[in-house]
Amino acid sequence: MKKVSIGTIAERLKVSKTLVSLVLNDKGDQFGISKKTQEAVRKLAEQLDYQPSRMARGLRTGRSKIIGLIVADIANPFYSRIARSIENIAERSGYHLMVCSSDEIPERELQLIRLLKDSQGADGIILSTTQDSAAPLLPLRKAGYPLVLIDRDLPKMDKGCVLVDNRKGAYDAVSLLMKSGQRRTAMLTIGPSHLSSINERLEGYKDALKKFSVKFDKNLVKEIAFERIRDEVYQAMHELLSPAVDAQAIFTANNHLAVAAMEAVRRMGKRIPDDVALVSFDDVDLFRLSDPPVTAIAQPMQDIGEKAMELLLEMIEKPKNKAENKRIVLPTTLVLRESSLKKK
Amino acid sequence: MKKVSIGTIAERLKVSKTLVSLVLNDKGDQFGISKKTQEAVRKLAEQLDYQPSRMARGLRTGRSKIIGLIVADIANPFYSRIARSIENIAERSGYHLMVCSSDEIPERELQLIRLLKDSQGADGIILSTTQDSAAPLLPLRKAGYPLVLIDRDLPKMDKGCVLVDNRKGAYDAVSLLMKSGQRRTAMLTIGPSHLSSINERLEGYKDALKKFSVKFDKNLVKEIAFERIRDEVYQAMHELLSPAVDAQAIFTANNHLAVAAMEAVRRMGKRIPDDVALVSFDDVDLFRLSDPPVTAIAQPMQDIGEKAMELLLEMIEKPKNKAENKRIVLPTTLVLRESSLKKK
DNA sequence: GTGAAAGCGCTAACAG
DNA sequence: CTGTTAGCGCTTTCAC
Repeated sequence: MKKVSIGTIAERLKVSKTLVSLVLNDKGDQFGISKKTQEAVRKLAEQLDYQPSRMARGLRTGRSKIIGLIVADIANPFYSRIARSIENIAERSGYHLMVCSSDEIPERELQLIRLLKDSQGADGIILSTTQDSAAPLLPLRKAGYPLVLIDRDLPKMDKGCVLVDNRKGAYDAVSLLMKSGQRRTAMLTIGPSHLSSINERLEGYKDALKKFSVKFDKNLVKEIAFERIRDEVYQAMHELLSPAVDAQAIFTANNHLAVAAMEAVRRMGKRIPDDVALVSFDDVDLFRLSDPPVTAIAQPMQDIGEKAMELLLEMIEKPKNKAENKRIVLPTTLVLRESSLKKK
Repeated sequence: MKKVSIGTIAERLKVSKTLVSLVLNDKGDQFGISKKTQEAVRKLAEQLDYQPSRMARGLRTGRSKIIGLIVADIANPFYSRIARSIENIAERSGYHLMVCSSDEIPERELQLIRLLKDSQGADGIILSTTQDSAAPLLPLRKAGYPLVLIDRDLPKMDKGCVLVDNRKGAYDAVSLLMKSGQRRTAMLTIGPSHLSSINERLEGYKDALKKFSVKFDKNLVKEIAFERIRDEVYQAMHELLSPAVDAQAIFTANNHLAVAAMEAVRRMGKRIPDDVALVSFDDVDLFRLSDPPVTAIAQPMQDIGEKAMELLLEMIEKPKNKAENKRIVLPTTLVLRESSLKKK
């Protein structure tokens, strides 16, 4: 069971490696190689189950057909769903996915980029960045390296991004609560954070307040450290539901916060939505079946992956054509369930 | 911004490429290269942010430092959690993960294996197989190619697997229900299926029956086609809860079935656990917060990934040492929640 | 119509 | 202590 290479085929057929290469790359006709020879080559290749070595080819052509995906954590269903849809699109064009988790560590992310780009020779990277500035990424852009940002925006990276309208999504969520009379709507968010996604959601919250002429009350906004969500949310909910603050509804900036909030409310012996209503950003399976089902702002995960991969493919395949280097902002969807409806 | 290679460094330092290669691979001392030269090389490499080309290196050495992971669907949280823990272990030894979804299509799986092994030159593969026989995989084994099976077993593949004790897990689940008096416990499973994991769970169900001297009643076991879970489960639940069958409890072979069962029960206007108790294989986040929280058999996803990667590393790094080619069976954990407790 | 030869970046055997 | 050389498998001129 030795490796079957282009040479193996050439030898057996008493032709040159060049010819085999040409035929197998569908350049046979172009170079006017006889049908008969072509047929023979193809047949033998099939028979020997020949697979071209990507390494050798890559070394020669400078293209690896590998694309890198860097996210905070691939175990997060949000990212793994995106990964899957990227894979689907990538496959069609013969690309393969190399997946890495940055664990929200900026230096690690940069290290991974270098690894993927220089070491593995990835033809492009899709990145949910954890940087707080575009600076470390700009050189890549300048060099024309195919890079698509997803999920999280960065100032000065106006092109090559696939994002979601976080601000509008949050606005919708909070407006819903306001409309049904919950003027004292609190927000649970991650902080301190430089993440665009998180910050835009806060803006959306404020937009809704403005729309309904409700004054911003900083006691109603709680920033939670993402490493200690459970404890801090419990603490925060205690304060929010105390008579002093008396929040009527909660908007959580992501699904983890919502889960923690629900657990906290339960532990406090209160009920959603009667004691406090809840709407969360991110829609996850859990929200359909939880007690109560949670009203949520759904992100189009499949679309994000597909659009990102399509954009990356354009960048990879079109030569330096900056024209197509666009910025895509996808809409969110409000999924109405019971957690937002006070029975009154 | 051109590529910086070993040659760039050699040129600038007026030394040979060999020397640079040696130093950068920590073979400097071994070959007695002067500290001074070594220092200079390292410094320049650092300065130029030199990253060795894996393709070139791989071509030369025959090792890519890539490991392939093939699962049914990387968007499935069960698999993405495993992927993450594989990544953690792989990283320590400088390996990278290439992830592929087979979509439960056996031929696709084989195609992916060929791609990863021959084309990408992956040093090894971790596979949750969808084959119904070991035959297509045996040649790989024979050839000594590092391959670790996870999650799903295959007859004749007694080594190089990391599995979970499905039979015992199912036995525990059903015993729990029996103990609390639910002799008429039904099972919802996927079928027809050749998957070892699924079949072993059915065996575990039967074991529990035997233990409690309950006769097997085939009306209580429903095989669901996995592409049409929702509809078929609804239909099945209808039958199971009809007076004619009158199931008191349900054991579902995976989390998808449990979710569908809960939805069905809800649609039928009945309640878990009072009208029917429920225990599911697989523990997912959802079960903690669902209405009611679901008693489940948890699989050690992190362990599976870690053990699989460790085993694979052994296979890759130890030369043909078949001695260490083991079979690992991990225990499941019963997570007791409310869905299994009839208030009576 | 077809083949020879060079070279992608790296490592390893062999010389000095 | 350091350099020369060959070659991994492939693509791509250029030559016949």
